[in-house]
Amino acid sequence: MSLRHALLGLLAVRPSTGYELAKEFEGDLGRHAWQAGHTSVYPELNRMAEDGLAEVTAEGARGAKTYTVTETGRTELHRWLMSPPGPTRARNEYVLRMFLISALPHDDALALLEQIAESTGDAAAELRAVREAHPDDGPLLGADGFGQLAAEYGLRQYEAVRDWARWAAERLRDEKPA
Amino acid sequence: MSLRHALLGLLAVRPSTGYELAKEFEGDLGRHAWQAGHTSVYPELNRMAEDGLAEVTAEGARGAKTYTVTETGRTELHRWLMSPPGPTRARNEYVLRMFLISALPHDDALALLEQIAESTGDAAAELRAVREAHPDDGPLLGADGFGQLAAEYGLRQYEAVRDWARWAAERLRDEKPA
DNA sequence: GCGGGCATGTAACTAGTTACATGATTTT
DNA sequence: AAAATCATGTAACTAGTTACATGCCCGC
Repeated sequence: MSLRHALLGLLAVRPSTGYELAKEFEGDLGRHAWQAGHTSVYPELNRMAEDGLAEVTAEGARGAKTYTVTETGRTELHRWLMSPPGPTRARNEYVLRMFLISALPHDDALALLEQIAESTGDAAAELRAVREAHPDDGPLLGADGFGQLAAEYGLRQYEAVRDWARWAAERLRDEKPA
Repeated sequence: MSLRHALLGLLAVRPSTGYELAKEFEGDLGRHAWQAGHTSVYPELNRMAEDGLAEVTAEGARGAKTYTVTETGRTELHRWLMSPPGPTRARNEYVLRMFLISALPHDDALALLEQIAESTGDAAAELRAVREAHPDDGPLLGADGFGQLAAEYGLRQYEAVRDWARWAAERLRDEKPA
């Protein structure tokens, strides 16, 4: 039930409507950490309100409901974050693809690794360029921090995958030299 | 429906029983890429056999059924791996925790980041030691390759997270110097 | 002969996705 | 006035988990 904690965390950073929360999952959050559509978000917010973790603190235009985390919710988020995670489960189709490369014949595997190195390298370069353009030293905590933490994580992630793919491609090239 | 492709990939590397396949998900595969219990694996294998992607090629002791990928299955795996992935979805509770750190108060966030840097650093050091001990230059493709690819990915992953946590901790220390 | 690991499965449940549905505001 | 975007929701379905259930084989 991590969706609940994801929403709790987002609300702890800043009160939001379900619509805004759902959009967060389209960025780095959804790409690297947790992903959910608005059809999961709205019912979960209702349940969280029932359970006293969040409450509706404003109603705006178009029936928009702004949720705010309650003290109970904040306590629960703190407890969850500070308690050691059990064996942690992951689902990442992209990583799965990388692992399965060893099931391919040599030439296909090599081509795929080179393609992975290139696309992750491009993604990393792009993110690095964006970061150089805004050397904003805003606070790492709160609303801005969330974005910075996530962006930096994404950048380092792409670089790690790029380097891994380069390593694997090089080993593969040595293995069967034409 | 990535479980199907995960199983297809594992079977393409080496014919296995459902039991063996289920165990694979307890290692690096389940930790970083895809995770499933035996109760998902057995029904899916049956469905894959029905769909002609795999077949039972041996029956051993204790009712063990060894599945082998068919030519159709191998073609499908190849098609899937070589076709560009759409926007890829990820679910990783550990990463989610990292992103939500910005919802914590300064001191808790710093303590947690330091703890993450330490535990991922330890994990990386351990994996690196194991690798130094076995500098096996076995082939990167096929059964061994799968393990090597996954192990190397895991190692680089832990190092990337360790470095990210160190970066974040350092920024946080500067932000509010006691 | 007994305990642990091998080996398979079903049933009930939970979480999340896709498709459908509606309507209000803002921008062009 | 139309299009885009904001904003919320329900229903049917799919995927995966937890709990339950069974039994065989091997080492001690």
